[in-house]
Amino acid sequence: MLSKAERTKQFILETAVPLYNEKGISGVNIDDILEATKLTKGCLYGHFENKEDLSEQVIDLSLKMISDRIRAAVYQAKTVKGKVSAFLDFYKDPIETYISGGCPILNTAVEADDNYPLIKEKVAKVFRTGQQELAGLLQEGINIGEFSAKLDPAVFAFKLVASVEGGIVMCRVMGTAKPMQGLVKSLKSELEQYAV
Amino acid sequence: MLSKAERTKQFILETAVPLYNEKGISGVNIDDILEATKLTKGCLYGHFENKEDLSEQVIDLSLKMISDRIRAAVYQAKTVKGKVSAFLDFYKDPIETYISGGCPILNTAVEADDNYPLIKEKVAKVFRTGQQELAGLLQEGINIGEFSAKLDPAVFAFKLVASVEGGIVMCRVMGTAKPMQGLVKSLKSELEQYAV
DNA sequence: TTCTAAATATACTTTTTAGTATATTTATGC
DNA sequence: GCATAAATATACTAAAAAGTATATTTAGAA
Repeated sequence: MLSKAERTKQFILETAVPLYNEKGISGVNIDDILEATKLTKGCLYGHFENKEDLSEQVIDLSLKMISDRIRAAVYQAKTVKGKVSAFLDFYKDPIETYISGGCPILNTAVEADDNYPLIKEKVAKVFRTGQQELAGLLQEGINIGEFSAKLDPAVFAFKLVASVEGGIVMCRVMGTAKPMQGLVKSLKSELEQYAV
Repeated sequence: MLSKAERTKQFILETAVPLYNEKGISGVNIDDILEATKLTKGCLYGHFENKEDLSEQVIDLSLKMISDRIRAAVYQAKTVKGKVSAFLDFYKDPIETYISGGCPILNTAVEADDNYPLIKEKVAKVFRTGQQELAGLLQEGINIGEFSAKLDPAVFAFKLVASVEGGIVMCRVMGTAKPMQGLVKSLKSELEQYAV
C-alpha cells in the first residue's frame, strides 16, 4: 500500500494533469494547483523541489496516461485494420477529451518546442515511439497479407497521427467535432484501398 | 507616410510576433519585448493600454501575416491542383518557418483554446475561412471538370490543413523535416486519384 | 498508547512582472 | 528657428507569483 505521502504526491500530480493540459506549462501557477487540490504551499513544496520539478513530473504523468490509454484501446482489436480503427476512434470526440484540454502530447509539443528542451525531448520520444509502433503494425499488416506492399507504413503512420492531432486542435477551436468524423472516415477508407 | 508613433507601434508589433509565436501568450513578458525592441516601458505603454491589448494586436498581426502569405502563395498557381500544391509546399520546411516558431494559427489555437476566448474566436474564424476557401477551391475544381465529383471538398480540405498543421508540430519536436515530405507527397497523390 | 518521523498548515520573505508618474527629448506645423 | 504636442526614458509603485522557516498535526512503528 502507498504511504500517505505517496498518495498525496500522486493526488497532486493527477489533479495538476488537466490544469497543465488546459493552461500550459507557463500558464499554470502554483496557486492554481493549491486551489484545485485544497492543499497548502508547505505541503506541495514538501513533495516537489520547485515549480520546474512539479511541471516535469506532471508532464511525465500526462504523457504516460495518454500513451497507455491509446495503447490499451489499440490492443483490444485483433486485426491490423481493427487496431488502426481503434486508434482513430480514440479521438472521435476532440471536445471532451480523455484528459481535459485536448491531446497532451500535441499541446506539450507546441509549448515545449522553443522553450523547454528537456520536455521537448520527452515529447519527441513519445512521437517517435508511437510512429515506430504504428508503422511496425502496418508493416506487419503487409507481411501477413492483410495489406498490399504499396502501402508505405512510415508515411501512412505519420499521416494518421499528424491529421488526427491537427484535427483535434482545429475542431476544438472551431467548437465542432463534426470535421473529425469526416477525417476519420476518410483515413479509414484510405487504408481500405490497400486491403488485399 | 507613417508618423513616427505609427512606425514605432508597428515596429513593436512586428518584433513581438516571433516572440509570441515561440513563447506563447502567457510565456512572453513585457521585458522580453523591451529587450528585443530596445525600447522602454514608457514608450511601450504609450502605444498599448496593457499587456492584454498588446497581446491581442500581436496575435491579430500574426494571423494576418500568415494568412496573407499563404493566400499569396496559393494565388500564384493557375490550376486547382497547382493551388493545392502551393498550399502544401508552403510548409515544406516546418523547422524554419515564415514566422519563427511554427505555424502561428495552430500555436495560438492550442493556447487560446481554454484560456483566451476572444483570441480563440479570432483563430476559429481564420480556420473557418480557410476551410471555406479551400473547400470552395476544390468544389470549383470539380465544377470545371478538373476533379471527379467523388472528391468531398469539405472533407479533403480539412484533411489537408489538419495533417499539415499536425505534421508541422510533430516534425518540429522530432527535429526533422523529413516526414513532412512524405506527407505532402501522399496528399498530392491522394488528390491526383480524383483527377479526371 | 505513546513516541517519533513524516506530512501538512501558517505566516512569512523574495523575486518577478506589470503598470504608472513624471521628466526629458524629438518631430513637425507655423 | 520656434512652439507645442507627441514620443520616449527614467525611476518609481503595485501586484502577482514563487519560495521558505517554522509550528502543528498525523501516520504508523515500538
